[in-house]
Amino acid sequence: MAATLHDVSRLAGVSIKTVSNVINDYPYVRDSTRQRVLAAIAELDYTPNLSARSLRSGRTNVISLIIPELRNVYFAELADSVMRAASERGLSVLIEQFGNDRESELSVLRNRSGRMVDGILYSVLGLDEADRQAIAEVTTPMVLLGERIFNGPKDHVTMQNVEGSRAATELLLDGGRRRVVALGAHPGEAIGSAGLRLAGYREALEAAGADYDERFVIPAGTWHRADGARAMRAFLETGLPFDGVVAFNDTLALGALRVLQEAGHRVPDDVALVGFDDIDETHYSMPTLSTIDPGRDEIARRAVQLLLRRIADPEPFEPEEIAVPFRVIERESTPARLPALQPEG
Amino acid sequence: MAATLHDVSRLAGVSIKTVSNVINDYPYVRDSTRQRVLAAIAELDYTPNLSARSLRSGRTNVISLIIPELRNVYFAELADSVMRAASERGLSVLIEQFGNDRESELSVLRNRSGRMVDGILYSVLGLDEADRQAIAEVTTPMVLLGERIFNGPKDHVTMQNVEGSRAATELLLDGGRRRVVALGAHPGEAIGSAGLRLAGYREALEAAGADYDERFVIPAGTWHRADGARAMRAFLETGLPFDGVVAFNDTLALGALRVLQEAGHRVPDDVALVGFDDIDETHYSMPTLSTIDPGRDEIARRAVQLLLRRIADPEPFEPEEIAVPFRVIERESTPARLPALQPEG
DNA sequence: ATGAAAGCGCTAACAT
DNA sequence: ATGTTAGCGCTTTCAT
Repeated sequence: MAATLHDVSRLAGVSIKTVSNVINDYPYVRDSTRQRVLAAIAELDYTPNLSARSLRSGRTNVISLIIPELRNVYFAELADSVMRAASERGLSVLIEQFGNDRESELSVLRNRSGRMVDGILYSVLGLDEADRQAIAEVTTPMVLLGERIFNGPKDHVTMQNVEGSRAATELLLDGGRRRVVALGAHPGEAIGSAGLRLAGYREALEAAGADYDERFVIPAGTWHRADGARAMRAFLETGLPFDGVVAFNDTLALGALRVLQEAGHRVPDDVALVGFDDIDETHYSMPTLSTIDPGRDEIARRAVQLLLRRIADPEPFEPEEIAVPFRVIERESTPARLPALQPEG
Repeated sequence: MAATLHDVSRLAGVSIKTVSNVINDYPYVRDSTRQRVLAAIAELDYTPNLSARSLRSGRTNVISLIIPELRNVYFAELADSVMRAASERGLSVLIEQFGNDRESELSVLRNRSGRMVDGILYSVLGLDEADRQAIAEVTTPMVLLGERIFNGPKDHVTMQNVEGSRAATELLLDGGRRRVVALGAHPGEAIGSAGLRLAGYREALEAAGADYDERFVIPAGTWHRADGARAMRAFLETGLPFDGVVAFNDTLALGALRVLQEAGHRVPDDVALVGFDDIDETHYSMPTLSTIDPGRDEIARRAVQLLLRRIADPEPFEPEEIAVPFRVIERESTPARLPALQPEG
C-alpha cells in the first residue's frame, strides 16, 4: 500500500497540513521541520496521490491531444511538438486518435470532453460547418489546430494553408512551369486543408495568368504515401502533358515521386515537385523535396499557451484566431529560381 | 459548474446509489427508474468526475507509454499500435518522451511511477544491467518493450532482435554478398537493440563462413535518417570494397540509401541493402526496402494484455518473457534469392 | 509556523 | 430494487 500524507505526518511528528506545505513549497515552514518532513517522505517513498489532488483542486495537469492518427508522420511530428510545449508548462498529454472517418471523430469529441483532462487540443480533420454545433458544445477548454473554421466558436491556431499552398505553386510557376498538377484534392470541400490548399493553388495560377484546368486536380481521400502514388498514377494515365506537381502534403509528394521516377520522368528536370509540411524525410528523399514549413513548433507553443489561458481565465473572452508564419523551403525537387523572374516581368 | 451524482439524484427523485447503479450498468434497476435517471443525466449533461472515481476505486484506466521520441517513426508506429490495443481494452494512453539521453530516461522512469496511471509500458532505450535496480524499484505495474534484459526483473515483450538481424544478414549472404557493412552499432553495448542486432549479424557471418571485420561495423549513436547518411559516408571514405549493407533500422537504411545513390552505387546491383522495422515508408522508397517486420501489433497486444493481468492480479507471479515472431520482407533493395542457394551448397 | 476539520464526487458495504 | 453512509487522499479555510 502506498504511503499517504497521514503516514508521513505521523512519522515526522507533524500535522498533514505541514507536510502539504512542504510538498507545495509553502515558504513559511521552519527549516528543521522541513528537513524532518523530507526525511519522512524519503523513508516512506511517498508520492502524492494525483487523483486525490485532482479531485480536490479541480486540476489534473493533463491535456488531451486529439488527432487522426499517429501513423501519419505529420501528426507524429505535431504530437512531438505539442508534448514538448506541454512539458515546458508542466502538463502531460493524453493522445486520442480517431482514424479517418467523421463518425469516430465526432464520437471522440463528444466522449472525451469529460475525460479527466483540463483542456483539449483538437486537430480537426473531417468536420465542417455542419458540425460547428458539436464543437461549440464542448465545455472543456479547447483550442483547435491546423484548419481554418471561419468565425469558429473556439480558439484556433492555424497554419497558413492558402498562403502556403499559393507560395508552393508560385515556386513552380516562377520557375517557368505552366502545366502544374495538384495532388490530394477533396472535391467539394471548402474549409479543410484540402480545400484551402486548392484555393491557394488557384490563386497562384490566376495571379500568373495560367489557366485552371480541372483535369489537373487529382483527388486523394487520405494523404498517405500510397494515396500519392495512386493519384499520380491516375493522372499519368490521362496522358496529359505536365511539368510540375504541387502535392498537398509531403507524404503525397513522396508517393508521387516514386511513381514519377518509375515512369521515367526526371525530377526536377522534366517535372518539378513541391510538397507541404516539411517532415523530416524531405531532407533525405532522392531528390530532396521542396516544401512548405508550416511552423509546427510555433503552432504547438501558441496553442498550449492559449489553452492554459483559457483554463485559468474564469472570464470568457472572445475566441482568438492565430495564424503562424510559414516558410518556403527550396530543395532539389524544384530547380533554382532566377531571383527576378516574375511571370509578368 | 458541472453536475454531480447528487444533482442527478435530486432531479430524478432517487438516491445517488441508484444513479450510480444506472451508470455502472447494475442490472437490478427497475426500467422506469432507469429511464427517469437517464433523462435526468441527459438534462443536466452529467458526466462522471473521473478523478473522484479514480480516487475511490484506485483505478484510472490510463496507462503510460514511455518512449524515446515520437519524431522517430518507429516509435510513432509503436505508439499507434499500443493505443489501438489499449483502446480495445478500454484504456487511454499517456505518452512520455524522454529523448535520447540516459539521464532523462532514468528521471522519467522515477518520476512517472506515481503519475496517476494504472500501469506503464516502457520502451527501454539506453539503460543496461547497471540500471536494473532502478527498473526493479518501480512499484507501478510495468511491462518492458522492445529490448532484451536477461533475467529481467519485470515482464518483457520483445521482438527477436538477434534472430531478426541474423535473418536480415543472411538475406544478403544467401544472395552471394560477402563484404557486408553493419550500420548503427553501439560499441561496447551488449543488451540493447544495437548490441543484439550486431550479435545477429556476427552469427550470420560465422554460419556462412564469412570473416568478421571490425572495419565493416559502423557506429551510429542515434538511429535517425541523418545518422544513417553520416555513417554510410564515413564508411565510403575508408574506400573499402563492399557489396551489402545491413542497417540496424529502416531510417538508418534510408539515410544510407540516399548516400549510396549519390555516390553512384546502384542498389541492389552493386550494393544490396536491408533494414529493420518495416516502417510504412519502406514500401515507397526508391528502390523499396527489404526489411524485418518485428511484429509491432503483436508486441503491443501482448504487452497490454500482460500489463492488465499484472494490474489485476494481486498475487505476484514470475516475470514473463515473450518474444513475438518476426518476418523477413524481401523487396527491391535486395536481389531475389535463388531458392536453394546456400553458402555451403 | 503549525494544527483541526471540512469536503471535493464517487464507489461499495451494508441496510431494508 | 433502492437508500444510507463511510471513506479514498488531498487542499484549504480558519484557528491558534
